[in-house]
This record gives sequence, C-alpha cells and structure tokens, in this order.
Amino acid sequence: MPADAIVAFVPRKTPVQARSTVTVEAISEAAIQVLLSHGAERLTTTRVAQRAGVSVGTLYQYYPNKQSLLFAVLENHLTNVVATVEAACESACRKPLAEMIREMVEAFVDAKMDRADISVALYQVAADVGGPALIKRINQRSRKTVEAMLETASDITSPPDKFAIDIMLSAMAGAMRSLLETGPSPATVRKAREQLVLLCQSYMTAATATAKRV
Amino acid sequence: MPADAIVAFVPRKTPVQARSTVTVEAISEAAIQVLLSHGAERLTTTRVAQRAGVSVGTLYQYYPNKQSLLFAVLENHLTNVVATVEAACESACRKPLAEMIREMVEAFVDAKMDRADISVALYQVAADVGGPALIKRINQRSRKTVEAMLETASDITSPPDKFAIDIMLSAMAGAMRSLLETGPSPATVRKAREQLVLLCQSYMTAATATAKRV
DNA sequence: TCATTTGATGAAGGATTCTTCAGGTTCGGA
DNA sequence: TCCGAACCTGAAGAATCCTTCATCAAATGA
Repeated sequence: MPADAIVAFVPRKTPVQARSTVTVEAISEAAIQVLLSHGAERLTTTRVAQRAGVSVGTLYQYYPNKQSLLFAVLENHLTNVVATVEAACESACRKPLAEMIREMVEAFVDAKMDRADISVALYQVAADVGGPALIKRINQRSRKTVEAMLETASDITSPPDKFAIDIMLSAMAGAMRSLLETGPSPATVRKAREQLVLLCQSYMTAATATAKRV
Repeated sequence: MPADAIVAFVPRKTPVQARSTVTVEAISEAAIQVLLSHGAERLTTTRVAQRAGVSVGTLYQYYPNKQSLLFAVLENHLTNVVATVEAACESACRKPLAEMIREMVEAFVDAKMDRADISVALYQVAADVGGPALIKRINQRSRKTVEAMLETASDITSPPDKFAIDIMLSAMAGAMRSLLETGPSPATVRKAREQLVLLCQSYMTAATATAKRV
C-alpha cells in the first residue's frame, strides 16, 4: 500500500438476501471480538472472517478494505450512543438544569454500558484514519444537542457557552473511558454514574454562575 | 511472532559513550515524529531509524523490539507529567482547597502542553500492549499524590474519597486529550485551562460537601 | 423448471514488516 | 600508537498480512 493511498470507507455492496445480512452482522461482531482478544495490532481480516465463520473473500465483498470495516463498526457504535443521548435530551427539555444534566449523563453512561465490550474494543480504533474526523463530527452533534436542551432550562436565564459544554462532554467521556477500561463491577458503575452526574451538575452550575456574573 | 509471545520491554543495552546517547534520543524523537506523520499503523522500525538518521540495526541494539521502543517513549512521557504534577501538589500543601486544585490542574495542563506533539502522538500507542498496565500505575500514583495533598487542605475537614478523585483525574485527562487532538490555539488553551480549573474545583467542593453531609 | 442474480470460497500473488548478524567504523584509555 | 570495547551498518531471512479472482453454491422469480 502506497504511503498516501486514498482508502474507500463506503461499503462495497449492501446485503439484499437474508443470509448476507446475517453474514455482515457476524463480521461486525467478530471484529469486536478479535479486537478484544487480540488487540488492534493483530487484528487480521482473515482472523475476523474466521471468527465470523466465513471466508476472507466474503468479508471483502462487503468492505473494500480492513479500515472500512473498523470504521463502520466505530461509526455504528458512536451513532448509537449519540442517538440515545439525543433522545434523553429531548425528553429532558424545559426541566430544571440539575435534572437535565442527570438525565443526559445517565443516558450516556447506560448507553456505554449497554455494550461495554464494544466501547472498550473501539478505543483502540478511534485514533486510526477516519476516527478523529468521525469523532469530531459526533462531538459537534452532541454539543449542539446539549446546547439546545440547556436553552430550555426552567431555572436559568443564559446557558453556559459552547466551550464549557465541550469541556463537560469531553470530561464525561474521558472519565467513562477510564472507568470502562478497568472492567468495573456493576456497583462501581452505579457509583461512577452518580459521581459523573455530580461532576457535570456542579460544573454547569458554576459555569452558569460565572457567565451571569460577567 | 506467535500469538501469545511474551515480549521484553526492558532496553537491551544502555548507552555509555556520548554518541550513543545522542542516537538513543534521536530514535525516541523520531518515533514521535513518525507517529505524528504516519500514524501508529504505519510506524515501522525502519522508518523510525531512517528518520533518526541511523540504520535499523542500531535501533535494535537499544530496543529488543518495536513495542519496547513505543513503551519506553510512552513511559517517559507519562512519568514526566506525573512528576510535574507531584511537584505542584507538594508546593500546594496546606493551602485552601480551591487553590490546591488550581495549582494541580494548571501544572497538568502546562506539562501536557509543554510537548503537545508527544501527547497527541502517544494517544495512539496507549491502547497497545503494556499501555493499559502502565496507565493504571500512573493513575494510582497520581491519585495518591492528590489525595495526600487534599488531606492537608486548610479549609476542609475530610477530603473527598478516592473514587471521586479518580473521577476528577480521569475527567481532567479526558478533556485535555480531546482538546489536544483539536490542535488548539494558545488562546483556546488558556480558556480551557481556566475551565478545567473550574470543573475540578466545583466538583471537589461538591464531593466534599456530600461527604460531610453523610 | 431453469436462467439469472446474489452469496461464498480459499489458494495465491504481491507487498510490507520485524529482526538478525556478520562485518566494518569510531572511541577511549594504556 | 594500539587494542579492545562500544557502536553502527544494511542486506536478507522468515513471517505476516492485505487483497483479488476464478470458481462453486444458493436463492429468486418468471
């Protein structure tokens, strides 16, 4: 592969029959499992195919190359998480600030924990080609969602600025990542969830107060 | 390489003459540059050696394998950062809580920004073999340092518990990571630094209050 | 039923990478 | 000056890995 090759990320073919749908899903799932058991460094298209119970050729029928497979899995996961957070944000509209934050944070934690293995596996992939750009997009989308929610808060006049929201979201994601990588017990997760709510609430309150004061 | 090979991480030979010291440093620096320009996926021992202006053989005289090189660079960086934070924590002993947090957070941000390129480059490596264990060690060390500092705070009776400190530190690191990956302007960094101080201060205050109340 | 489309196979080509080692060069002290 | 130790070189072996494609199997629907 040349140093500056432009790689395609779009799927090569979309399943039309039922069996191929099963195959494609098996491949995604296998990619995650291989990522967990062997690490990104030793993730091989052959190994993924083998784990999925198909041959390499089949894999290449749906993904033009290795990266596109990993990208697809990452995108799918991140999209799921933001979608969940967005739903929570909508249902929390017009409530008091503290409650908003609580619902948002809890939705985030729960979404991540729902398939904790996927989250952990994909941290290894996020830094790869395509990852940063994708994450940037997802971050912006989350930011806007939270911003829109905060503007409807019943107990504050002006919401914190964009920057503060970015900080909060990245802090929340970072703490969650660190937590997930320890393979936490359910009790630990519950505690962390509570603490994350507190973290975000107290920061948002402080940031709002500061904003008003200026 | 067999699937479950045990790889050595200890350096193979330590420099004794001046020229080899230069060489070893050139290799570390080259590793970072290659990481930034080509990404972890396409980091090659040959490429690193070439960038360092030496031959591959030379590289293997000091590092038994590719991973040990990356591990060494990562360890060196993380150790530098914690050492800086530790120093700040010591000098902040017996001050009020808010001031402690400020000094600690600012030291952390400054240490990271001092060689922002290294930080960004190494995020790609952290997930690799050896990385997680190393990070765990570093995290514990930081936690203990901050905990010891907080116990001397002049304006609170009982410091937040370990768990809260872990959350704060990982949140801070996560936010910093997200920031660094955007290639921020100096102005942005200043703003973020201020916001991170606020984030940690407000959370620690809230966590302390909660702890007392119980 | 049967032609056409869709799906699956896996050996093999082509390329890359890690690591070694035999042989040469430079340094430092005696 | 001279010798041994430290240092450097880079071609080449051995091991993977990515990706393709000719070929076979299954499903669809007319």
